Amino acid sequence: MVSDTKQRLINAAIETLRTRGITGVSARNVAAAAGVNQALVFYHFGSIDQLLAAASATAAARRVEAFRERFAQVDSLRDLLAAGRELHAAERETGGVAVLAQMLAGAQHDPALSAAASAALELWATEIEQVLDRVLGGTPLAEFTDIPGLARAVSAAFVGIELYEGADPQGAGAALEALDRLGVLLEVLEGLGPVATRALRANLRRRSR
Amino acid sequence: MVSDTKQRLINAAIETLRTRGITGVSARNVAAAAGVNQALVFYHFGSIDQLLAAASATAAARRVEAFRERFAQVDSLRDLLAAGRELHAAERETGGVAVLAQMLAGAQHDPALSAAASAALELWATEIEQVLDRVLGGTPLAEFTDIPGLARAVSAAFVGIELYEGADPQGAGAALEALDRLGVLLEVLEGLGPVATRALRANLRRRSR
DNA sequence: GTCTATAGCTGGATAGAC
DNA sequence: GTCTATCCAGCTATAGAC
Repeated sequence: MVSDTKQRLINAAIETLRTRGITGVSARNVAAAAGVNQALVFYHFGSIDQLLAAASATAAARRVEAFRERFAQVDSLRDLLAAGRELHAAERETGGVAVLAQMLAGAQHDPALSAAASAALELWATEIEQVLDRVLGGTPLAEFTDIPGLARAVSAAFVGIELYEGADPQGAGAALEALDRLGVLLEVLEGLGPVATRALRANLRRRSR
Repeated sequence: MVSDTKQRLINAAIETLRTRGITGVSARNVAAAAGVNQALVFYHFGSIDQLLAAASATAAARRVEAFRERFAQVDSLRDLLAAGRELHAAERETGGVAVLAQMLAGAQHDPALSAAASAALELWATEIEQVLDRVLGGTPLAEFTDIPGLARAVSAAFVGIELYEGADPQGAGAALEALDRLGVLLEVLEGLGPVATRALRANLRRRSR
């Protein structure tokens, strides 16, 4: 079991990434947020980077876990979009994606953070991949899309919108609205009858070579 | 006209954001990259934040300008996707989007950076908006999508993928591949005959209420 | 406009008492 | 495991010579 102080430091690191960003993270800041001494960061984790790595993993695991049930209920692309909006709203409170975004920014030039950030993103991506697998199974889209790649594209886009939200909430809101409207189109594609589906499939097959 | 040193500092700030990220930016680092004295940052800009704001605006304007011609040639959604991939490849060299991503990360908890970052993103978004306007005009999609919002969603997603690339090139590559394959589907939608278009339009209209 | 010098602070990291 | 104390590097920002 992880010691209490170690856990407190991880929680404090998550909180600091969330409220002050990657530029606001320091051993002193995090330790103060945890209510413990600054030297304990190095005793327990060896370096700030390693603490951040642990924090990133914990934050991602928690948030994915919290949304697993909702994801399991998704039964259409449009509902996946709806789940995405719920997730976005929830994340504005809890900040799991904000932590990931800050980690990704720091990871661009820091190999230690890079491994941690991509692992956290992978956690989200595999979750979404399962949903896409289930939802797209049997539709004409399944054969013409790369579901694992698509899941990763969706995850990355989600992070981008989260960052956008922090800089320009109005613009990000417009972006989300637009995606919602796009959902109607997805619904139509999903609801095509068998004749139309066959025609679409043939059309797709012809064009994809 | 902007003085030579001021311009050098702006270029050096862009370069530093690009190669060392937001956490690697300091008056000393930037001044060293510019080959000038550290005190000149404060003489010319007053603070690091204001230098970064200027750098962000310059970088975005430059890159948008460099791609304006290519954007003007885009005549289909699929070609927009292709242009996006070319832009992505070019940006890996020049790093304009990387600068934007780092600014956005820093902007989350810094109002001064926030204004600059959202202005830069807006520059990209309005450019993409024009392309979408031109390309979607007349298609059934035009009435059922919010083009300004969609342009902002695309911009945000682009930033997300750029960050992804820096942390996990392989995963980001898979994401881009998947979007490419999705392009085939867009091509089909664009290439629908008049009968199918009318049917789709009716279907969309019915479902959108 | 540009430099040196420096004040004053915050940072990571370690040594050593308890 | 946790603390105090400390080293030293790096930081922003300013004062003042040139």
